Amino acid sequence: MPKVPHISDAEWIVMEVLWTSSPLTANQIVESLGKQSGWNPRTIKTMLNRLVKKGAIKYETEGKRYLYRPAISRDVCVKGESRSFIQRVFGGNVGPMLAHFVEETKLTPEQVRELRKLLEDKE
Amino acid sequence: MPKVPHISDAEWIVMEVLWTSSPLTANQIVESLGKQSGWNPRTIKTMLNRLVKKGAIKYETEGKRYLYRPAISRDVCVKGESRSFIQRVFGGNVGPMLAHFVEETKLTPEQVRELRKLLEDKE
DNA sequence: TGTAATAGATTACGTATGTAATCAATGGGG
DNA sequence: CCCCATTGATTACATACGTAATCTATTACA
Repeated sequence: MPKVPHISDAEWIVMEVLWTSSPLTANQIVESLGKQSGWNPRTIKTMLNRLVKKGAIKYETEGKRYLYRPAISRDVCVKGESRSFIQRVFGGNVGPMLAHFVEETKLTPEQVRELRKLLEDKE
Repeated sequence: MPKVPHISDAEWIVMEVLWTSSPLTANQIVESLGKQSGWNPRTIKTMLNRLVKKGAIKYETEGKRYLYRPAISRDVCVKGESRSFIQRVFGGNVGPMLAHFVEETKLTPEQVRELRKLLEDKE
C-alpha cells in the first residue's frame, strides 16, 4: 500500500534536504536549512516528528543519535502531488495542463529543444 | 491588489460550477453538484460563504434571491495554484516540470502534435 | 555525583479545511 | 395576520498545518 502521504509546503522543504543527502541527524537538517529558512529549530523538529508520523521519513538510532532518512522517494511524492494538483486544477487532464504551461511560460531555447526531443520520442 | 486567494480542493469544485456558468443561486449550485459530489447542501453553503469571505466569489441580491458569481477568473486561479505547486515540487522550474510530465504521461498523438506546434511557435 | 546542556516527545495555539447542525430572518399559505 | 418552510448566517468540531514552548530523559562536566 504505497499510500503517498501528503507533504505540506513547509514539510516539502525539509524533505528536500533528506532527499538530497541522508541519513542526517536533526541538527544536521537544522543546519542545512540554516537561517535562510527562518525557522526555529523547534519548528524543524516538529516537522520531522510529523513526517515520521505520516510515514514520509524514518529514523534509526545509532547509539543515541537519531539518523533520519526518507521513507518514500522524491519521485513518488512528485507523482502524488502532481496527480492531486492536476486533478484539482485541470480535472486530471495532463494534456491541457502541459499546453497551458508551454503557452504561459518563458522557456529557454534549450528547454524548448529538449521538450521537442522528448515529444519526438513519444511518437 | 490581485491577491489570489488559495482555493482548496473542495472549494475548487464549487468554483468550477460557477466558472462554467454564472450567476447561479445557491440551490442551482447544489443541484449542479448534485449527488455525485456526496456533499450535504449545508456543506456547499458553507463553502459558498467561505469563498465569498476570501473574495473568490461574490453575490448580488436579486430581490431576495442571492445570485453568486466568480469574483476571480479561473485563469488567475490556475496561475496562482500552478505557481505554488511548481514552486513547491519543482523549485519553481517549469522546464523540468514539463519534461517530467512529457516523459511520464501517455499522450494522444493529437496532444503530442498540439504540443509540438506550440513549441514551434515558441522559437 | 549532582547539575546543566541536549535532544526527542508532548503540548500549545491560531488559522485553514472538510463537513455539518443550528439560528434567524423572511415570505407564502392558511 | 400568524406559523412554517426556506435560505443565508452563525456556530460546531475534528484534522491538518505553521510555528513554537515546555517536559523529560540522557549525557557531559564540574
